[in-house]
Amino acid sequence: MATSAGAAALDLPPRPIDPPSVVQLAADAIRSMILAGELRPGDRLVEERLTALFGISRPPLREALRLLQHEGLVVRAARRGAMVAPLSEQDVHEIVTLRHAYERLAIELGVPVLDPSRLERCREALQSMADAAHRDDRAALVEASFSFHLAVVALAGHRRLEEAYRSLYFQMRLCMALNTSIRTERYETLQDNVERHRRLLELIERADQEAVLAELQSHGDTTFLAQVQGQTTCPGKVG
Amino acid sequence: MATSAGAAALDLPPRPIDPPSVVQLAADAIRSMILAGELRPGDRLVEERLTALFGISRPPLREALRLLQHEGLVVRAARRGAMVAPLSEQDVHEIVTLRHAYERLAIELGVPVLDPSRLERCREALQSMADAAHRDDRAALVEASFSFHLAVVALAGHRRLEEAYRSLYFQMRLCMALNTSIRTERYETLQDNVERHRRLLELIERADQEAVLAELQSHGDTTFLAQVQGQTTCPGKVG
DNA sequence: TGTTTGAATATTGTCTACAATCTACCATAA
DNA sequence: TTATGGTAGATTGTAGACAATATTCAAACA
Repeated sequence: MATSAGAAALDLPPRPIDPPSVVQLAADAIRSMILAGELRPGDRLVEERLTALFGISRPPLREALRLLQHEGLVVRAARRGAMVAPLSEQDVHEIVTLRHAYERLAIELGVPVLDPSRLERCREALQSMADAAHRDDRAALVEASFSFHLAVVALAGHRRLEEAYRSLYFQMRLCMALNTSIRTERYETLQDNVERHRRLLELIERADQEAVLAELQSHGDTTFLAQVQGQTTCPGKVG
Repeated sequence: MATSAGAAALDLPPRPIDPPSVVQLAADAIRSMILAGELRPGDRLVEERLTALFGISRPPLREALRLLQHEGLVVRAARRGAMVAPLSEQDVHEIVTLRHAYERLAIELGVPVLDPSRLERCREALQSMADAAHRDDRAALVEASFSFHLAVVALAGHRRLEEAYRSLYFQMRLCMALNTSIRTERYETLQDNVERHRRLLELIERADQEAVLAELQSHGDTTFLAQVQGQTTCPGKVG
């Protein structure tokens, strides 16, 4: 491994090697299973079974479960084990309202944009979205939309906000993962979805904070709330 | 332990016994040490030393450190250990802006108050504050003020918001724990502090959301921001 | 038939021990 | 003097084992 002195001698930027821990890998694997619908809200997450599945020991698996608990994807009860977090209407309400508060704060602090590299990151994410829509690849569009929203929140340069938003977004994706029935109804084309996000980015580029906030107000919530029909699932909005 | 059937036979409400885990106790102990100033930002938290100090094994101690990491009081780097979270101006800025966003959301969702028991909880906390001020007990006032603010946020009946606010509040208390120098300057008397909170509660009771938001806007932030002077510490505002 | 008790099984919580990695220090070579 | 290599000690990461607790089921009792 090159030391920083070595990197300076080579005139290269540091490129730290950062092998993921078993804890991180296990958490990532479980999160993927949850978001892919392999594990559903209420499903038990039995430590012994997961350790057998992943071929790891229990202490790091327990740490992974705590990570996921912190992200809101898993609930644990002392001495009774863990399960995938259930989703009630109240949960959906909380997720949506909190998401809105985070986005609002991000725009209040981040628009006008102080650092052009942050804006560039939004543009790259939008381009990824456009590419995915062009390929008619919905899954890639979901991923790129996630990146776009993270990049918008990152405009504020507020690490705590970004971390909180990221955890919350996983919970939103869990809502979306449950909507296989509604998923088949297309509320908008992939292209329209991209254009909606492009409009948001244009307002950000214009540094029109009020307009951005207004656009975010209608970006999902109003249409979302109209779709809350006593279901415990979250209707599909890609972004 | 009485089962729920047993409780029904005795006509008593359930009274679950819930022994704290070693993980919880260790996290509580470390948090207390941090908030009491025994551990300062940047101090290393060496697992082997903490296990010796507490007389517990390392895996649950590691789980405790992860809990504290999620609360923002501790930072960990893979394979390099943990330390008490450093506090820069940026950290202070993040804590304050995020706190404001949480409080704002709580008031937007929680005022007018839908559940009178939530309001009663605010009143009890304010009474505890008044009692503490009467006894000239600043430490108790800090605790009661914490309870008051949690109770205000709890008006919204939004569990995610409460949990997020609680973690953030520990970080604010870490800021305050550093202000021993400024602590000796009394920006207001304890009585004035209580009155300030009483005024906030009165506005809440009047269900005047706009007024509450305006009062919160001036509750700490404006005076706080005037005190940011290139210090990496957070000036003292009890509440 | 409904309730209680006891035993077996499943699972969680924590401990001990080993492996891997990092840091500090010293000796040697350029 | 600076850079490199090697070693020892400190610390973190994880595996495996034991203890404690919860759940389930069957038998006994009212």
